[in-house]
Formats: sequence, structure tokens, C-alpha cells
Amino acid sequence: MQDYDCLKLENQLCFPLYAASREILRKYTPLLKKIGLTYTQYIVMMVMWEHKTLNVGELGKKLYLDTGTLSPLLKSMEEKELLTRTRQKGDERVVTIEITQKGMDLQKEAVSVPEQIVKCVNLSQEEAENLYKILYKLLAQN
Amino acid sequence: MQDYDCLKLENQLCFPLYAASREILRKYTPLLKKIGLTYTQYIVMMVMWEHKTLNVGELGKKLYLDTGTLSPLLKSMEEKELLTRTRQKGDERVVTIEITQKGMDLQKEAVSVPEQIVKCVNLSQEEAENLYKILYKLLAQN
DNA sequence: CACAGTTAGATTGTATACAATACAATTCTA
DNA sequence: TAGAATTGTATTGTATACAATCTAACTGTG
Repeated sequence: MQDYDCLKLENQLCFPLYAASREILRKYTPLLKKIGLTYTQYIVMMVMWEHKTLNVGELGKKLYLDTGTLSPLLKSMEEKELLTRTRQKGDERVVTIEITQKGMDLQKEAVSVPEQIVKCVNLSQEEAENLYKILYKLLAQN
Repeated sequence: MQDYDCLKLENQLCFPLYAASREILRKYTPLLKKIGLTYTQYIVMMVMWEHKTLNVGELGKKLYLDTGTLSPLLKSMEEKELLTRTRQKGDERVVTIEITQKGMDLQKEAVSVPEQIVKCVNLSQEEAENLYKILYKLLAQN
């Protein structure tokens, strides 16, 4: 006689993590659409706004994304002239990503996005900090 | 002179949520592959193991998934004979999902999955409970 | 220097997600 | 009760994710 409680949805920690992630993402989508970005493109831009130039591997490490996701994503963002892709002299295996002026200009339009998200996520300061800490602890285990 | 700190990746709450969700999912994938399931199919099975029969709408509400995801998913699970789909008599719009014997049998093989996941997620009891509570608070805001 | 091993990205194949739209069945209402 | 809304699913189109595989470039070694 086996106990299957561990297989109940409500006893899973992964499920609310997965569901909450998608719910929040769904809130971003319409806001980001106004400035012509998807969520994944948005987090790439956040890194690029801060660092200006980075190679594909470094970007992947920061975003926890592999090249199967990044390669086509970066290609399409290059077509939209948000960034450029150049093979690195000295080591042709490495592709350097650099933000363009057009990409930098987009930052001004993006500031309102986090502001609007905060409004519809009602966590106390303490809960938010706690969540942040625990999630980064999870991420550090890789 | 604008302050763009709110657009730094490290100041986002959504990003670690999104990244941690994918990291955990990545840990499930190889384990679930052994019993022939993907993660999304697994959470459908968790609901079906508990409820045996449910319609598409109810399932979507429990899993926070829309029909665009569920329809093809349930169809492929029917082909694998894990469940059946039947139009409801009395209201032909409703599709009733019912778990099959083969689907029920899979539960025995699945119990080891959460056990193995727990081993590679190192949170204290308190952190886990806290995370659980905050995530469900987020989910309740929809 | 030849070449095995490694590394950085790109490609392919499979499986989601979800917005937007479509559609058929049901219910409401003038 | 006929037509208008509503409801429950399905379909289409777009954009990821990631495992697995591939390929070109680089590196270390005898």
C-alpha cells in the first residue's frame, strides 16, 4: 500500500514556481509588445543596456539560456537592429554582441514597464525580499 | 537625467522566478523521460491521478494553462492511451477527460520522481514553506 | 607540425505557451 | 422563439526552450 501524496499537485514546490513564472510573464507580454519586445528579448536587452558588449556565452550564463535559444533570438534582434553580432578577431569561435544606438534608445521607453508590473504584483517588501533571496539560492545550486 | 536601475536584471523579481522555474524543470526532464512523460504531461497526470475525471476547462484552471496548450497536449496523451476524451452528453461543448488504467499504472513508476528532485533542491524546511506561501499568494492575484 | 581533444556557436527536432481567432453548442432576451 | 450573446474547445501563428548533434576554430602534446 503505497502513499501517493507526494504526487499531488498541491504538494509540489515546482508547480507553483512554474505557474507563477508564467502568470507574471503573461503580465509583461502586452506591456512589452508596445515597445516591440518579447520577454526573452527584454531580458537580453536588460543585460545589454548594462554591459553594452558581451559574447554569446557570457550572455547565456547570465540569463541561464543555452545557444539553442540564444542563437536564433540574437539573429532576429540583429535584424531589428537592436544589436550587432561580430566574430571576434583572434578567436573566430567567439561571437561578440554589441548594443546599437537604436537598442540604447529603447531603454527610455522601457522604464515604465517595471513600474507597471510592480503595481499589479502585491507582495510586501519583506515577501519580495524573501522570494528574491530564496530564488537566487535555488539558482546558485547549478 | 533618468535612473535606469529598475532595468537592471539583478533588480528584477520576475527574472529569477523565470530562471529558477526553468532550471528546476530541466532537472525533471531526464527523470520524467524514463517514464515517457514531459513536465507538462506530468502535471496533467498529477491532476488526473487525483481526480480521475475532469473536463478541459477545469484542468486548465488548475494548471493555469489555456486551451491552446491543453488541446494538442491532451490529444497526444490520448494517443498514448494515458487518458480518454469524450464529448459530454447534455452539453456537447464540454470535453470530459478520464484517466485510463494505463494512466493509473504509471503512478507507481512516478513516485520516485519527487523523491529524486527533493535531493537536488537544497532549501531548508522554512525556506521551502516560505517560498510555497509566497508563490501561491502571487498565483491568487489572478 | 600532425592530430586528438576541447571550446563556442549554430542547427535540428520535439514540445510547449499563449494571443488571437474560429466555431459549434447553449443560453438569454426582446 | 429567432437572433444575439456567451461558453467551451479547437486551431493558427509566433516565439521560445532545450536536448542532441554538428561544425569550425583553437589548443596542447609528442
